[in-house]
Amino acid sequence: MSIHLLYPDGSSHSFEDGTTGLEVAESIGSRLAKAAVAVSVDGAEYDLSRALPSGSLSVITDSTEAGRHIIRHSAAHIMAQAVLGLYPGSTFAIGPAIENGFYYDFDIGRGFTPDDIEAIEARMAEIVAADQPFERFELTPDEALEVFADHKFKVEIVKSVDDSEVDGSSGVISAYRNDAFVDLCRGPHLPSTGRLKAFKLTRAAGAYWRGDENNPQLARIYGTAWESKKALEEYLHRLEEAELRDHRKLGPELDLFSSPPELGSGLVLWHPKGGVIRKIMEDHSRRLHERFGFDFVFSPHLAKADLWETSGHLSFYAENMYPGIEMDGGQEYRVKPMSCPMHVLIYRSRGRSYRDLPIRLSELAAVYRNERSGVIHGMMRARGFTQDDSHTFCRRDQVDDELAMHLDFVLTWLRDFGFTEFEADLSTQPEKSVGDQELWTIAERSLEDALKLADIPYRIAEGDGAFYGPKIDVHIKDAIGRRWQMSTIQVDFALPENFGIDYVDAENQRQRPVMIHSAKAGSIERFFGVLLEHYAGAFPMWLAPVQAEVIPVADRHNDYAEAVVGHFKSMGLRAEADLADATVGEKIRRAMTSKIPAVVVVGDDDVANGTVGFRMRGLDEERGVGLADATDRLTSAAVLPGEET
RNA sequence: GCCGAAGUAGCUCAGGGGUAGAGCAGCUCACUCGUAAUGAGCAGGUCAGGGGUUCAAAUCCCCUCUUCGGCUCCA
Repeated sequence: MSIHLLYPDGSSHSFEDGTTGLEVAESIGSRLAKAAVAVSVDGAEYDLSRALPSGSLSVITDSTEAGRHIIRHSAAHIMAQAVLGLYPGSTFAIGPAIENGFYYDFDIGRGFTPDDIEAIEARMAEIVAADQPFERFELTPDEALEVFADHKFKVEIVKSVDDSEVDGSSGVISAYRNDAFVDLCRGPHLPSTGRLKAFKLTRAAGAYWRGDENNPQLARIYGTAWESKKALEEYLHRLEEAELRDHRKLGPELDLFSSPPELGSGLVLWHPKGGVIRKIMEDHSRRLHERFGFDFVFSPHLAKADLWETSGHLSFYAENMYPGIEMDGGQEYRVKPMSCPMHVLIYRSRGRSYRDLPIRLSELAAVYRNERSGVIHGMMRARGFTQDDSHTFCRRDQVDDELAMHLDFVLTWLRDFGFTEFEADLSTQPEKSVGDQELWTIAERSLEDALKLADIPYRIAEGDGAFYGPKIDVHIKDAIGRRWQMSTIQVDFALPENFGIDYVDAENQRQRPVMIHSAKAGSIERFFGVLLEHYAGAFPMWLAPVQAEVIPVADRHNDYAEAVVGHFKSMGLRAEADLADATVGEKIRRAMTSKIPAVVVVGDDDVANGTVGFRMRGLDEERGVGLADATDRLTSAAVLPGEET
């Protein structure tokens, strides 16, 4: 008996039956065997110590995402082993590898303190030093129930595995043992605990069993693990970098916005410099909306509760809405969390003909949502924010073109702000939904066609759509590789129905229009927060609140500096002079740390010759640049996206 | 909301039952300077708020508020 393995290079190799992954890796090369943490055959992962079946082989090494996943999973086991050993009577729930790390949920009858974390880390180091082998074995569900009889969460897990069979191994549950510690696990694992080279526990937190608030709360410990000390340090360094970009830190530092406690949680104040950027963003939004054929509307912050009843918001969204306000002797009003019902009322304000469609209504609307106190996060998750909300009403035969146009619009918007990498989710019909089947089919196909046309990567989130229609969510990748959900395009079959809106077709028949919700930025506040982090505060010229700082070398150059500023301003640039009593070095430093893109220094030579010292972000300093030349360079660097000639 | 951590000057932080500290920022004065911090002086605080213990609380205890991290990622 022998097995046949197909290598990634296309070559085929035979081994004796019972050959393990490690032996195969060693036969290929000792460096590979050293870096290997597991192997996969036909996509199924195997421990290095397991006998392999025939199939197409790849060796999983420690510095790949798959390899790190295994390292982290093993780290989670070692942490659980440490915790169970340190706290008698404690029990454990689940402990998966996650992006950049791992966690494990425990019940030790209390939360973990920083001292606990330190003790656990120390115990883990001992377990790693002992280099205990991870040993895989299989159990029947009944055996597993017996082994884990004292651990109620594991019992629940065993029972759920029994019900809904995973990975086809019918009725068999795998587990791993190292020393006296045993845990359920699909695997694979590192060959032994000694292979865990670099780990760090990062924080303790509470988490509900199965993520449900109604379940008991467990104590979770997060950690991170890497293939080497160096990789761990690089990761910790990246975390620090991300912290430096935090918009909640940069915003107040650069005097863009603040969120003082006196104002209220989840609410923000835009300062003048942030206000400039916001105005530019909104101007750009309006410019693009006009170009893509939208009309602007405005609606109030409040409406009768009845309106939200009709729209369905009070049945489906009431939790996120502020409580009612009583007016006019008992009449209840609600603050708006969205603008759609109001835009529907505008549509319904007169009879509509098929010739009128599509009608595209757009608004930059202040909306208020009652986010739970724990989820508020600076500008990214606020209770009061500005939604760039639009609603398109169209005929069924227009859905295709409209969706393609909306996606084109969204991508244009995102590209204009400097984002280049996109990923989309197409969320399709859930089990419970409204609207007729034909419409769902048309809309889902149209959305997918639009994605193909736009040529951006997407995945289909089967059944993840809203009950009222399918949608596309567009995610961007920022400068340090983080994914953010930004824009959304949603088809809505429910609202036109709820409000009974219609139009008259060519045969004089009343027809129901299809409605498309879309948000390009989503929330202006959130979009701004993402931009701020993406650029780490160093906005490109067209967005920078101050585009050029003019610095006089000495007091006698102040008048000339102001004249230069006046000239820049007359050419539409945002410039200011720094006339403070400080040295040139100090003023330049101030301009740099304020992330002003252009620094213009003027001294005796410049006054005499009508020139400036000129330096733009990322470029070398130049002396004696003519004022007209400097102005040209600035204005061409500051040109708005889409306005380049 | 729940679990954990934190709250001292505008910012970053030290102090830890006995008169409230530093650096930066600010103000004043001197310096007038050519590409990332000139020097000196001054001012700045109900130590988040409230209650308690104590001769004495920023410090110890309790409550509240706010901020931060986490609460989908299925053995």
